Amino acid sequence: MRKKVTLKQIAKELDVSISTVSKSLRDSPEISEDTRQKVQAFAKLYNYKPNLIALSLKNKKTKTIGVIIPEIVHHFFATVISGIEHVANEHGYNVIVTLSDESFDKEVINMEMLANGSIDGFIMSLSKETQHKKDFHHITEVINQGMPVVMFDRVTNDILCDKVIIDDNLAAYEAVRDLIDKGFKKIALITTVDYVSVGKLRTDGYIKALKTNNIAVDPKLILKIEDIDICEHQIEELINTNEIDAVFAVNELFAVTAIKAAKKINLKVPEDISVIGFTDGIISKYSSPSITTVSQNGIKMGGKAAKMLIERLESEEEEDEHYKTEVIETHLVVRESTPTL
Amino acid sequence: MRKKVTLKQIAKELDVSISTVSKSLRDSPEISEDTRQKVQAFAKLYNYKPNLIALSLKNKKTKTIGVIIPEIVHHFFATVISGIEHVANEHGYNVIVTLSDESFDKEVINMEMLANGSIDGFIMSLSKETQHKKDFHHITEVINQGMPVVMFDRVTNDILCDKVIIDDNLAAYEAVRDLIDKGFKKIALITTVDYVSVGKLRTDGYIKALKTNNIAVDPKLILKIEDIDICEHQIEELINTNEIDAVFAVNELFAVTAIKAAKKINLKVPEDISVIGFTDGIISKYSSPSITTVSQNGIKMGGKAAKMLIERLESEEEEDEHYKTEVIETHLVVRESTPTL
DNA sequence: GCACCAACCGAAAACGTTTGCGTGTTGAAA
DNA sequence: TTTCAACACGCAAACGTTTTCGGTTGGTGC
Repeated sequence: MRKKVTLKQIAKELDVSISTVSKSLRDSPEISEDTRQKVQAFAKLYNYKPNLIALSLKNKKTKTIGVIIPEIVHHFFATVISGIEHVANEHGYNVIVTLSDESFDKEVINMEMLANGSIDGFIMSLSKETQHKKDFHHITEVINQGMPVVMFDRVTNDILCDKVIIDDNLAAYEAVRDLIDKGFKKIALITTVDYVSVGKLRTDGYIKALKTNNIAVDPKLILKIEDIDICEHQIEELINTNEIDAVFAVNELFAVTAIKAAKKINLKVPEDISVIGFTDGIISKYSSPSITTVSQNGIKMGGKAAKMLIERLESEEEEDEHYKTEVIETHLVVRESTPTL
Repeated sequence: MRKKVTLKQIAKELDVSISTVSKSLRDSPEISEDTRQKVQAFAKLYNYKPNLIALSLKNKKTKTIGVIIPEIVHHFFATVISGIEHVANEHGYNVIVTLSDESFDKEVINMEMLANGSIDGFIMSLSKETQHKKDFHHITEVINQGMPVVMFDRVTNDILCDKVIIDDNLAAYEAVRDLIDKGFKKIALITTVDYVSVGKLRTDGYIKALKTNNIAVDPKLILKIEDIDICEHQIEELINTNEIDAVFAVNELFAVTAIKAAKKINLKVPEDISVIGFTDGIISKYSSPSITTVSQNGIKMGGKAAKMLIERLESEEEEDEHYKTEVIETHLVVRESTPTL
């Protein structure tokens, strides 16, 4: 077992000082051609690589980005991580991923853990519980310490920082308008409870689309789901007990569950009932019929967030205080769950 | 902006030495009750938390696990990460995730990056390219430096280390036997190219099941797919040009694509043709018909891998050299794509 | 009044780097 | 022969910890 070699060991072996070794490896003009080559050859032979922890301590930079997301077994968040990771890698950064499991406490713990020197900045999406409690002290704390934070998707206006979002309201509006344009009148909405920021925005977009097209908003057609694991029964009831033309669902799972419910009572999709979902994930693509959906490019979102964070990290401490909110464009991916006209 | 406070600052402020502060905070008996309380109160007031980088440097332990996987936008790998993360967190470890994108070079780069002090040990699954090249020098290198490695799912016998796998051969065998028991004779196989270790094992299991039941292995019924993104056409052709009772697919995507192909030529699933997949992911669950599949518990796998790694890390350098291979049990999740008898 | 022992605290080393500055040697110019 | 620049290298500090060892008090026992 050959342990990693350090400057000190090289110095001892070659009978020079540590600084000489360090300078040789960094091609300092202070060092003679002779010793430089000797040191470099030796270092290469022993496969010397500087210890990143020591560098982090010295430079007060870890070249590492901390990510906190609610869940990773979730296609959208996985794509975001993928986007973050790629951009981060291109710039020589590593990525530490932690999961809040939608829990406020875990979010706080992970944040405090990472804030103690392990990372240079955060990219995060709020947990449900945090959005519910509206308690963001852990985040402001970190920002006050001078550590940049970029929020994505589930964000809040209560915090000043860079953000990357999609226009949830507009995207929902356009999706519902598309249904209206196709002649549907009785359009149901399957959404989340209101404290989930993106759910609320999409709900608002749905309502706006109906109103601007002079369609009455029927509360019976709006289903707000608290726990995604037990949504099946509620969705079936919604579809069974109402005459519905079309369904707009704020995520993939609600959409595919709606389709299953419709099939169960022998309604054909899209002939008898149309469905539009949100988030272009695996389910929408491989469901049958495949699902028309609002695409929300997670890779782009993660990439953008990483880019913003790295730019801020490397802007020489300018402390802009001028925070930006980037909006990633969305578009409707038309598939089989809506009629082709 | 209140920067993080250090021992030195507290010491200066309270006019004591750094060591006194450190000892006070760690409740050393050397320190008088008086000063201890004073220091602790002050530290609490200024929310002192020790700098983890400094601790890492001193202790030569980072309390961080490095993970290298081929892809994260992939349900199985996401569940594994989830499993790793939870167990790691329970033991006070963080998780750095890097992606190889199925590329040998990226795998090597990420590995070398993390090996330079950032982590205490690795959990990894081989990239396709690495399995193809059979070049594992980067891994042996790391192991030789005394850093423990745990491999999962895509492993190799060429490396001695702890491993977590499922019995791919047996699982495939049992799945195919199940089809045979139901009376099917013309069972097609949709698998990967042979250098993907798990693909090969599952293929072998399929063949074994046929042979032990005296069914001839028909090469025309075996489709080996290189690139998952362009598998559709090949699968359609397989199903169109052969009389097939049933399909065994080595992953979800092949399974759902097979179902789509069957529907396209008006074959009903499971009435006309049955399908069994591998990996109990989102697609299998939400496809219609939902897909009977071999469940491969990623959470358990990741959790086990993390547990093994942490145990080795904390076994006081005993250097067992006694490597274990844990086999996670699988079972068939019966759904709609196979007949209920 | 002296020795000894707690009790309490500080100095310094160590982890592995980088870097400003000081110093010694060489050679050439005066 | 003296002087001085250029060159090559080493020292030491710094990043933030923990911990060993040593030192300074004060009190107690004789």
